[in-house]
Amino acid sequence: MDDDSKGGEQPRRRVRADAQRSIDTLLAAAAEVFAASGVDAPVREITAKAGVGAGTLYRHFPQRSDLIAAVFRHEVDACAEAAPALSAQYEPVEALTRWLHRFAQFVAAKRGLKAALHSGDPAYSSLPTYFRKRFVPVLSELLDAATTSGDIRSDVVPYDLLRAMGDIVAPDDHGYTQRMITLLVDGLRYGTRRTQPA
Amino acid sequence: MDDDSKGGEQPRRRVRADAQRSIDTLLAAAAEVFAASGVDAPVREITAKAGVGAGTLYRHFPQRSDLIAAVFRHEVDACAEAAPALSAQYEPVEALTRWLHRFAQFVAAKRGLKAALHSGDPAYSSLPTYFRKRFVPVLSELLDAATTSGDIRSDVVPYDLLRAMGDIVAPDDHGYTQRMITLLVDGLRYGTRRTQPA
DNA sequence: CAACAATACGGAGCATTGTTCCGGTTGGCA
DNA sequence: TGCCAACCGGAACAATGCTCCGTATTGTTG
Repeated sequence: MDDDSKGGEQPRRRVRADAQRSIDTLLAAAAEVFAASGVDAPVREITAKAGVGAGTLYRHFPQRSDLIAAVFRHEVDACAEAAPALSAQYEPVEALTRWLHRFAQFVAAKRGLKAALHSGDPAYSSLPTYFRKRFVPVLSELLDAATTSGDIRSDVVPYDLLRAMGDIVAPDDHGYTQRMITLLVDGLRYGTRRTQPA
Repeated sequence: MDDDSKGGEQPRRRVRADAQRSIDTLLAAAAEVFAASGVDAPVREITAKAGVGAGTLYRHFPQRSDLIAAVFRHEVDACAEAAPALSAQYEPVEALTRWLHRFAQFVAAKRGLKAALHSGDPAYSSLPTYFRKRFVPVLSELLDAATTSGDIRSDVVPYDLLRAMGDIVAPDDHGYTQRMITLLVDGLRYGTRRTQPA
């Protein structure tokens, strides 16, 4: 849209080193606090944990929603980027399973953000799309690999699996989540030529 | 569970007339404010509209969530109780259609509460159950009547229809909502012996 | 009908939290 | 090295949830 923004994602002026430090620290602190106390946690709690002043926070994230959205994107990215490494290191189904566990961890951490995302606030309207755009390809890749190798069936819609995960994850009961993931993956295996449980 | 609660729903002591007035006024005011500004609307806005003091509100609804839950239940009840009258007055499909419109109105009003309901706050955990327990029988009755008279098909799960409604309703676009309800009902009609659109 | 005890009422006041503002400091560049 | 824009911390302000208590209303009893 802007005719001078052809180049890239970097803002016009380079961010100063100390500013970047503050941003990183804040993002990390906010992620922790949000996960622990939800998005309504006091701002002071975040600034305290980050060891910065309130002014610093508001300089970089003028609206509270800016911080929330940034944390969300940051965690989505981190989770999505974990996939390739798993694919490279493990065989398809194992990689898929491990990534699902990683994703469960993401969902659990995102619990505090959940309320905000569904609030209808236009500031967050782009996040579900981001979530989908980012995760569907990743999961598709993992599923495809496992399908190609003949380990799982091929009629599963990636987004359905993501939603199912969202419903399954119980932040307070790690064991339950683990068991359900196992169950899901076993379900995926059903009907392949290698149907062979213990 | 409690051995002394066999009797009924009335609290042990009768509420005074002025107290009941305050409660009703507050409920009405809160419903309006929540619908307009969401559940995070300032408490003062509600007390102002109701013409009562803050103390009065907190006397009857010690926690903010108590007020929210009360409003929710109140509106659920109102909507559910509208069904019998419609059934008595109109033929099955017409009654069903009219009630769906009524339900759409409820969902639109509940928009402000939506965020709270999905927040995971234990104070609201019982509300979805209440929603379901109250609405599923009502809708089942309406559907059964229309099925018996042969106007609609019989393979529709009431709760699915409720969910679909929740997704369809666009508080800002009344026309759209209306059209979608029509479409849904037409869909229900499909495959009956009276398949006969205009 | 009158007086009284229980209950409810209003709204000022306190505590908490979001947000702004500004004097001092730091980082990057000439 | 020296300069200036950018950044930092945190005090101060504003908005809001919630409590407290003196006053008013209700329902009952004699």
